[in-house]
Amino acid sequence: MPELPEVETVRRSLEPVLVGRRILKVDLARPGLRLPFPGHFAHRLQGRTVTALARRAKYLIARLSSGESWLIHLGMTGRFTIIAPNGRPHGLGEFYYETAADAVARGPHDHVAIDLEDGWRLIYTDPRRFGLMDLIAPGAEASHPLLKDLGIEPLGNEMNAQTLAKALRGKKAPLKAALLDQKIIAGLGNIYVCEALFRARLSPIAPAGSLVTRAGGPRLGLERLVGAIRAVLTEALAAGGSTLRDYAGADGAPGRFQQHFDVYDRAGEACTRPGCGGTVERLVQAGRSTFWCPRCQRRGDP
DNA sequence: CGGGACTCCTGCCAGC
DNA sequence: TGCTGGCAGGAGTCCC
Repeated sequence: MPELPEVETVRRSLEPVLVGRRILKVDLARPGLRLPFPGHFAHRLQGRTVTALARRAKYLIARLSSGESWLIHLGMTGRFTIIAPNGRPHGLGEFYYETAADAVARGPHDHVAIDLEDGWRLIYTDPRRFGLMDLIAPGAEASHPLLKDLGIEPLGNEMNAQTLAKALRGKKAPLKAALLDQKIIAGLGNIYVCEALFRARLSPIAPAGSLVTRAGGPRLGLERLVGAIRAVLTEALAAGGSTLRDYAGADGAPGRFQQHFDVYDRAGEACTRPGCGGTVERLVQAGRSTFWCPRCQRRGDP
């Protein structure tokens, strides 16, 4: 599920439940996820109140009354389920649990259960366990190894053609790979990179540096790319993200943006660009699928 | 150093 | 029907 729009959707779902509430009990079903849980993890969460729930790139950061920050990454398959005090899942759509009693009988991939004040409960589920959780000492967020090298926040003020030109200048890596690199832009994943490249009519195999002029400024294609990234993320966010194989929001409501994909997972289908007449193709780059229309996605300026 | 391959893990689905 | 291989929204680590 989770690229930036999905993580932000989860953040918005969790925020009203989590923020301002005390964590009463944390139950871990295993020693860790992709990384081991930090020492005394449950103990350091219990009794603390969540004062804010922020997002940086694809990370959720829950700030705690102890001054520590609870860092969460959903990996490929991580998700939260919110269980309301009456035992029923909160929100709309389909749910993993029907009652609080079911929630106690946890599934094999429910790794963390969090009991909050007022009878609210969160379950973290992650079949592939590519997610992670950590605790960050007070004041140490900026120097955390997983956060310190993150690049531009793609919906933030820094996201402009000038800044990106500086980051891409001289890069020989394919544009697709550069946009997936979280040290350059932090928050894009495979879906939204494919969709943004399509909208900007840029080739995923062009060298990233080819979008930068000799003098170091952005070519027109890079200007288009900045707009395309902002637009596709904004639209995806408004649709509650994309849901492919599981549930999107922690309130159980699936995202709807997958209905608007132009290229992702559409290999063999007709290009949606009016008058193009091309066909969407699948290509493997660095072990990951790229979906694109070779007919209308070309390198260059304009 | 930059860039690509490999790795972690489980589930699902197309194809035989 | 049942097995197998390939593929999946991520990203750190290794090696050239």
